[in-house]
Amino acid sequence: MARKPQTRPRKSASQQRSQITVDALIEATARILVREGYDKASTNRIAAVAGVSIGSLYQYFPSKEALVAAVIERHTRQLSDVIQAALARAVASPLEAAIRELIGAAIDAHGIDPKLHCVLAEQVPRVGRLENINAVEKQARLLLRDYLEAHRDEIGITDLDLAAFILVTTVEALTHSAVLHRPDVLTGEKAAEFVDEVTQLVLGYLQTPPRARKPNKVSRAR
Amino acid sequence: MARKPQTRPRKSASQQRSQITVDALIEATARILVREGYDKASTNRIAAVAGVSIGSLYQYFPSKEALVAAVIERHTRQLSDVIQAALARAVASPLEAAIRELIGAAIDAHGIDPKLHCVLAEQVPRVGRLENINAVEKQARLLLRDYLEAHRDEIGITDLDLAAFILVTTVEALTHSAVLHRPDVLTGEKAAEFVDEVTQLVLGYLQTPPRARKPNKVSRAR
DNA sequence: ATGGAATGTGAGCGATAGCTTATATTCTTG
DNA sequence: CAAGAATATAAGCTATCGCTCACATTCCAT
Repeated sequence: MARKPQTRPRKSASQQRSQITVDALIEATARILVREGYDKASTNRIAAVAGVSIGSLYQYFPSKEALVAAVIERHTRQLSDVIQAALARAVASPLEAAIRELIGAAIDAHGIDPKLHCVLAEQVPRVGRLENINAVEKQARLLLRDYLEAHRDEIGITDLDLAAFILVTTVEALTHSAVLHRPDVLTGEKAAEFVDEVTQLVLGYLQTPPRARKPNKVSRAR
Repeated sequence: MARKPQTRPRKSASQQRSQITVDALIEATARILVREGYDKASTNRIAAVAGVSIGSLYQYFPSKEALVAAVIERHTRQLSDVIQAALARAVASPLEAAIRELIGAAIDAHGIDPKLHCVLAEQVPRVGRLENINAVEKQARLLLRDYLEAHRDEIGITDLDLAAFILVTTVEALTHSAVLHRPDVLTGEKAAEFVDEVTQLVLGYLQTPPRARKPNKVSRAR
C-alpha cells in the first residue's frame, strides 16, 4: 500500500521498537568502522551485523553517508561534552590551571573511543554531509577565544582569534598524534610529563611580552 | 573471494615509451584525485584520462592502491626536498633563524600542491601500502632532533625526542590547518604575522628554563 | 477484534568497481 | 628483414556496491 514518496525515509521513530533498530544500526556501523575499516562498511554488512534487514536500514537512513554521519555525530557529542565541561570548569581558573584543564580534557576526549576516532580521522572521506567532522574544534575555538578575552590582561597576545586558532589546533594535533603514533607518552608517569611539556608550550606563548614583534621577512609568497 | 595479485606487473620500464605511459598514469591519478576526489578515481577513469588502456595500467601498477601510492610517493618526495633543504640551511643558523627557516619550509611545502595535499590528507584511506603517508614527518623529526642536540646548550629541554615530536607535530598541524581552514592567514602581510606567532610559540617553548617543572597531577589515566 | 499505521523483510536490480586475458601493435636486435 | 620481446589495447568477467520494492509482521487506537 505504500505508494507514497518512498525515497524519503521516516524522519523520527515513534515506537520504542524502531529506536532500538536505529541504535543497533549506529552501533553496528561504529563497530564495523573500528574493526574492519571504512570501505568494508557496506550497508548490507552493517544491516547484517545490526541484525536488521537492509530495508529497515533504509527506512531510517537515506544513505550510507547518513549512517556514517550519525556515528560521527554521536562520537562528536561525546567529545563535545568532555571539552565543554572542562572549559566551563576552567572559566574561573587562573591561566595555568585553565590550560592544564584544557589539555587534560583534550587527552580525555581522545580516550573516549580512540580506535573509532582514528578511523573517523583517517579513513572517512570528508565530502558531502561528512565534511564537518571538525565541528568540535570550531566550537572549542570559540569558547577558548571567550576565555582569552576575559583574561586579556594576563596574556601578551593581541590577535585573540589567531591565538585561539593556534592553541586549539596545536593541542588537538598533539594529543591526536600522541594517541595515534606515540601511545607510550600517554601512559603512566609519562603522561604527566607530556602535559607539563604542552603546558609549557602554550603558557610560554600566551605570556610572551607584547613587544616581542619582529618585522622579519622569511615567508615566501607563492 | 579476495584474490591476491597473481600477475606480477613489470617492475621497471626499459623503453622510453613505457616511462611516458607510467608518468601519464601517475599524473592522471593526481589530477583526478584533485578534481574529483578519491572515490571517483576508478582505475578505468584514470586510464581514460591518461589516454592509456586499462590493460597498460595493470602492466605497471598491480592495483589501484599501488597507483595512489605512487602519487603519494611523488608528492612526498617533493615535500621532503623542501624540508631537507631548509633544515640543511638551518644547521648553521642560530636558534630563532633556524626556527623561522623550519616554519617557512613547512609553509612552502604545503604550497607545493595544496589541493592534492588536502585530498591525500583527507580522503585517502590509510590502509595497506597507503598507511605510511606520514613518512615526511618522521624524517623531519629525526633531522630536527639532531639539530636540537647540536644546540643543546641554547635550550632548556631535556627530552629531545619528545621536543622534536612536539615541535614537528605542532608546526605541521598549524601550517596544514592554516592551508585547509584559514587560507587568509597565509596571504599578504598576515603571513608574516602568522610566522611570527608560530615562531614565538616554538621559541618560548624551547627557551623555557629547565627548572620550570612542576609535579602536578592533572592527567587522568583511563 | 479489527483496520490502518508503523515497522520489518530480503530477493534482486542497475551500476560500477577492480581486474584478466586474448590479441594487436611497436620496438630492438640479429 | 625476421622474429621475439616489450608494450598497448579493450572487451568483458566476477564481485560487490548502494539501494528499491512488493510484501509480511507488529503495534495501537477504536
